[in-house]
Amino acid sequence: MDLLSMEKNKAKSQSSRESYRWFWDALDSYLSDKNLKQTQQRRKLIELFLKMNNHISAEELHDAARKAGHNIGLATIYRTLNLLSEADLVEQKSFVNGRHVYEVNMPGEHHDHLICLKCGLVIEFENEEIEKLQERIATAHKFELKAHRLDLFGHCANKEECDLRNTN
Amino acid sequence: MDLLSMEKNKAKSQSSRESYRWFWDALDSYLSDKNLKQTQQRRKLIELFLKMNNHISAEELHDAARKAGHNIGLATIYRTLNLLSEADLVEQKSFVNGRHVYEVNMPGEHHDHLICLKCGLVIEFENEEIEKLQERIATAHKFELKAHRLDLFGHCANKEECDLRNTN
DNA sequence: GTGAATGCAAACATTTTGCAGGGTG
DNA sequence: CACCCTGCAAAATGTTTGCATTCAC
Repeated sequence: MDLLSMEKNKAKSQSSRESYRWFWDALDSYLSDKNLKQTQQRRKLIELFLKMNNHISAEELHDAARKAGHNIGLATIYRTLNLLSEADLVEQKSFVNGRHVYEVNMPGEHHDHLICLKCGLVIEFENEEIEKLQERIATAHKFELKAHRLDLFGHCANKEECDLRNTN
Repeated sequence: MDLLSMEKNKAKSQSSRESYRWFWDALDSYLSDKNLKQTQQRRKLIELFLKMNNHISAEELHDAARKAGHNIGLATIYRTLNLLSEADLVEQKSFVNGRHVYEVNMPGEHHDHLICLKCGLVIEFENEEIEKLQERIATAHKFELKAHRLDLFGHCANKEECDLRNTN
């Protein structure tokens, strides 16, 4: 009954460079489909975005770009993220506030979240049983299920790190 | 295996006047605890809010107040909704866009949603099995679970009504 | 070269805040 | 009568849009 081991470990696969091949490929075909262009800024932004942890806001990506020495307008950040969103390559979420955060949309994978209310720590998890139940509930209501969002809010265990993050 | 009948029917209990006694009581004690005051505007707004269906935005409540003949500033709407939010009497959510919607926070009850992507129809449901699984997942990650949000997105069955609502 | 992409600034939408006046306990 | 609450307007926040210029194909 070890739930933890039932969840796939995505962190590893996401950190290697090659694992995002599918992302760049999908982007390429989306761009040529729509007669859109590859640009320096887009490539740089997406590289940065993929290197950062998930749940990035436009502002964070903007800062990251500036720190990497690129002078890219905030408008371009939004336009790029919206593009990726329309291409179904990232997902736009709003956890709290009016702030949108974006995350890579791995096809066929789901992104449920455990979120610490004190420090904002986000842990991803996946649970097949819950997925199945969701399908059953949708069917019972004659809904054709397209997507879902499951966020669990609580307090994480690690007091020190939690307090640390909280001071930001 | 009839999931529908496993869910409590809240619509009925919410529509009767008396059923919100607990809400007003909780509000009273919150206000006196914090040395806050009862005012005409607050009472009116809350009465309206409780009479309306759930998932109300500040703007919608503002309109409702205007239509009821009250001249209440939008700032007061926000301040009231935030007050109720801090008192844990309503829950602030953001389904889409940057728009917050609010719903009554029935103590001990959960508000999961089935949302039609085409027409915006919202159906509430409750499922004990999912609740239990959530608790287990949180525990496995050493989280103390405080709240959750589960939204299922899909397409509803009723084509005509769906198209109708969609034109708004 | 044509049309899309960029940066900037202005526009926009939603929510918060400052302030003077009015109401509640 | 102290202090909270209100309405209004201004500010703050997050996101989008218009426009002239630059860049990709």
